[in-house]
Amino acid sequence: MTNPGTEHAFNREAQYTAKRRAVIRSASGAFRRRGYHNTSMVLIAQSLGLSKAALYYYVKSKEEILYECHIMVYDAMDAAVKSVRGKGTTGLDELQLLYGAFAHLLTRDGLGLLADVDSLKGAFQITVLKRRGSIERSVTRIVKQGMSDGSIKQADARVTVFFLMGALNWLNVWYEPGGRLSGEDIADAFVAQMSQGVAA
Amino acid sequence: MTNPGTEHAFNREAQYTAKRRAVIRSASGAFRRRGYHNTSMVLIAQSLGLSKAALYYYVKSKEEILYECHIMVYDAMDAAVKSVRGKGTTGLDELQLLYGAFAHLLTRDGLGLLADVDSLKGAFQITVLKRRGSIERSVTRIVKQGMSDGSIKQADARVTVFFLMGALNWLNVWYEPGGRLSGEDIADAFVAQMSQGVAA
DNA sequence: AAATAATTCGACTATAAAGTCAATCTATTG
DNA sequence: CAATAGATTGACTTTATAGTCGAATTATTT
Repeated sequence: MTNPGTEHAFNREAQYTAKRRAVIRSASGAFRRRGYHNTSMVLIAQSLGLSKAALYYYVKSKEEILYECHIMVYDAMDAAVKSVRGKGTTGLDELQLLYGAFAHLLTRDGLGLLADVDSLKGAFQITVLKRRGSIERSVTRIVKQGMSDGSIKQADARVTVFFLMGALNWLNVWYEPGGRLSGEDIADAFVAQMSQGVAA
Repeated sequence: MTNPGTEHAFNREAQYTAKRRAVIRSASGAFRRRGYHNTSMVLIAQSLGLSKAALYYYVKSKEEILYECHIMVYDAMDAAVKSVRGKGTTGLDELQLLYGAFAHLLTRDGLGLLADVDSLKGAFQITVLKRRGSIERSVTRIVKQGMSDGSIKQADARVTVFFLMGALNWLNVWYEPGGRLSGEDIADAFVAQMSQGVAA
């Protein structure tokens, strides 16, 4: 190694961030299944084979975990928005790509939108609401584009978007991984229904 | 009065139930805006001009309030189901009536579906989940009828219903009474979008 | 207006769960 | 194989809030 000591330092750091991510992901699943306030730090710790105190080596507070859970999903959604930008020939086309990507994130990829924004305080809440607003605006932009190019029927764009986002958010409540329907099935069905619902 | 004493006894009883309902309704709004766990009994009491202790004259526990909030909505939804039964000429027609009625309940009538089923324990939770399942089954029945009579396009009925119920549930998060859009506007938009989305 | 019943409250207890910390264990490095 | 840094813990404190209770207040009846 040209830079002695670096490789181990990196491993340490990498393991730390990996374990931190594991905490967030594990908590995210528990929050989705049982709700934020019905999930204790002790339970999160146990499900990772740790003590509660060890958890605080990786996170500053329970609220921070919730915050990171939200951010994790919104990062993935932002990436999806970016990846479909300009890919569709029409607004409807692009909306289909994005909506399908969202549905995949929330089923196949094991991510889950959490409703519990109210439990975040101050800057945490503001940031999360901003991120959600940003996603909604991206979708609205595509919907409006579709209305301009004639692929999507005229309607109140905001209501249309809320309608569609609502269907996605409800996934958390009823979708169970490994159930009768795969993430693909659901994504396909959602895209089909969304598509027909907004088409001109 | 042929039954002396009854009229006052009735007033007492009526006032008690009226006040109890006020507790439930007030709490329902607070739960929707701030979340169940972020709403303390003290706050519910204050918003009614009562002390916390007085609250316990009307309800047995905070959990009971949450339970009643759920039941209140499901009662109204059951009534809606009943009122449209057999009214539509086709499945799609009936679904439009029901979906519009649901949207009205959740906007104009100030009712709100709560997501926090996880905070209910034992029999409370079981009952609420049963009621929700019952509503979903009613909607599914209508959707399937529509698929039979050719008014609704073939698809997985359960996913279709979850999609539609999700949009309704999300209303709690973004709908604000007295905002830019009236309950009517939203109900109309929702029915239109739902309708086109599922039509054959 | 005395007696009774309904309603409300202040001041308390109980409890669950978040968060802290000094001590300990484990891995890494020179 | 010390010595140092990283990781984990048991036992503790703190805090928020649900829930209780006897006393006080208000309304109703005779």
